[in-house]
Amino acid sequence: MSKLQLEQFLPYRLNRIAAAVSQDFRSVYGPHHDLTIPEWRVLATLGQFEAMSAKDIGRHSTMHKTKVSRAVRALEERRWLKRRESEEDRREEILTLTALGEKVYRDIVPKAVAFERRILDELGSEAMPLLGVLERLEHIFNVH
Amino acid sequence: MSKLQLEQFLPYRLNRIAAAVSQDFRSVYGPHHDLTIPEWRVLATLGQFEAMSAKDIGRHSTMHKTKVSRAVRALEERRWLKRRESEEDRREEILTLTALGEKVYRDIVPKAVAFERRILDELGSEAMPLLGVLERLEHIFNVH
DNA sequence: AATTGACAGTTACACTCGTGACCAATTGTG
DNA sequence: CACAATTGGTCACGAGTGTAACTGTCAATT
Repeated sequence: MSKLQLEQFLPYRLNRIAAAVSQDFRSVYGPHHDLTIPEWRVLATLGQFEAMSAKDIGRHSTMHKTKVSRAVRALEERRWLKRRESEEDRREEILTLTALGEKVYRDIVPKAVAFERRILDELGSEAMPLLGVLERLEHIFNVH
Repeated sequence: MSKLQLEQFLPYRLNRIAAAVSQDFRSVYGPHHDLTIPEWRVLATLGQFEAMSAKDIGRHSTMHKTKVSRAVRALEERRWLKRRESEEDRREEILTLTALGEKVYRDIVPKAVAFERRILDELGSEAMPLLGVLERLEHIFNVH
């Protein structure tokens, strides 16, 4: 009878690794600023692009619009971002980080970079192949 | 000001890819048998090991015990597995697939293998590096 | 100018998940 | 042998999520 070794199965391994990495990364920003992953993604996207609509944040960080909506509200309540009605389209709101939000962003980014750096260093010569294969996988599953 | 490109950030990319792969894999077993991921993992583990306790299923497939408990009940209600009280320890239950459950398992496994094969084929010469680097990552984050 | 359809964002609902409490059974310690 | 600590499994609860419905706005067609 043909069997399957779950622990060798690609989708399973990818999921488990991604979960472990995310969990570990949480220890980077968790202790200092209590953030969920959706909140972190919104913060990171706004830190990167300065001003953006919720719609565009969702597209760029691949999150459902309700997820974005909730994360935005949570960050707004913490005074980490503010909304401004768009001039040319009053349906959408332009979101930007507040001074406080930017402060948090500037605090987290170096830690995030260091976290990533540490992983790639531990991988050593396999770091490059990893980045290449991730790109290939993103292309195969058109995650872009 | 130092910024971070979220779309290039390792934890983010891993999560997105893992989600996309899982989503795609769902189309393998989804249409024929309506299964959640936890249910699939329980099914796969029991198919692989014949008889096992819920505890051991959780350890082998890295799932929280309540998640296992719920998946087991769902599969039991579908008559895909059955429970049997353990002789030597009456706290635990030995779980095994029913004939029906094994039939489903034998139906899904070849499709799962083909799914994985297709990905690795598309990766071509980068398939081997991927498998190597996954092992390294599992080791680094002691996912084992 | 009015109506229709599309669209940005929010909310209600059902469902899933992990935490912590719990029960019954087992193991360890005095 | 008794009693405390541990363990396998379930359940109640709160938090997070996607679907679908909804509000307000814009664009197209008439």
